[in-house]
Amino acid sequence: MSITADLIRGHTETIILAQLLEQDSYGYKINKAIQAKTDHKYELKEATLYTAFKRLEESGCISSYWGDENSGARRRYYAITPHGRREYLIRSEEWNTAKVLIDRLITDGGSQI
Amino acid sequence: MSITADLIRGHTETIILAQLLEQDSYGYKINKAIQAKTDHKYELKEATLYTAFKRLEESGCISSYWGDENSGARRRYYAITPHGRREYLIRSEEWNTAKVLIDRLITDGGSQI
DNA sequence: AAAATATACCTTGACAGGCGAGGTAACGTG
DNA sequence: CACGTTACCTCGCCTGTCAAGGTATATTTT
Repeated sequence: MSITADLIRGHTETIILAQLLEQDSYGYKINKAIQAKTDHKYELKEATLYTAFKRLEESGCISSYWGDENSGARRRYYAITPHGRREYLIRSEEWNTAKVLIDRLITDGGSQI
Repeated sequence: MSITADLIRGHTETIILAQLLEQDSYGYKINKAIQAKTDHKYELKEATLYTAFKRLEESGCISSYWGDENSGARRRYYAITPHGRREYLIRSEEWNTAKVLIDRLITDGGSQI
């Protein structure tokens, strides 16, 4: 089962930031990493990915630079900024809060089927 | 900390269905129940609530009828249909799947701060 | 008696994020 | 040389959220 867009909505940027905590990376690779981590149950669509990069860079959460590949397609690498790290912490806490609340709202009903 | 709209997006209908599993209810009360269950960290905005009811009724997940109050404001009660119960099961499973995946994507990075 | 608050419903229009569809370009393989 | 893979990007639509506004009745406060 793959997960639908609206379930992931709002998490895209946090997921990207989490990826960049590990190391600088570029769009294509980040997307492959996400697919691998989720056993291909979820993938960021390219349009979603690149618009998210744009927002994150505009808000100062990430910075970018061109890689110096001497073969193959050019790559734009992204790095997380100190501001981005703070944002990541905030958003991952928000996720943990939301997760518990949504669980309570959805699953409590489920006990009564 | 209250949770933002985009984190809840896509869960609204599932949350409403979960509420209606317990018993028939009406908009105002459902909203109050949600606030109570989340210690007022989350509330459905009225516009969101009523558009969700509309979608759920159009898709056959719920049905509605007017209550026969002899005092106070009129109430439109909603009941979950068999189709709605099936939808609830599907969506709550989707939530459980998504929850694990999002956790993996967001929190794995967090271990490396 | 008037004003304020709570209960209870509903619609309109704007906004933002996701993404389908389309485009560009370099490289490797058959 | 065609095709698949890597790799980037943009435009415009769609959909769910919600601020703002509206209606109506009952209770509580001033």
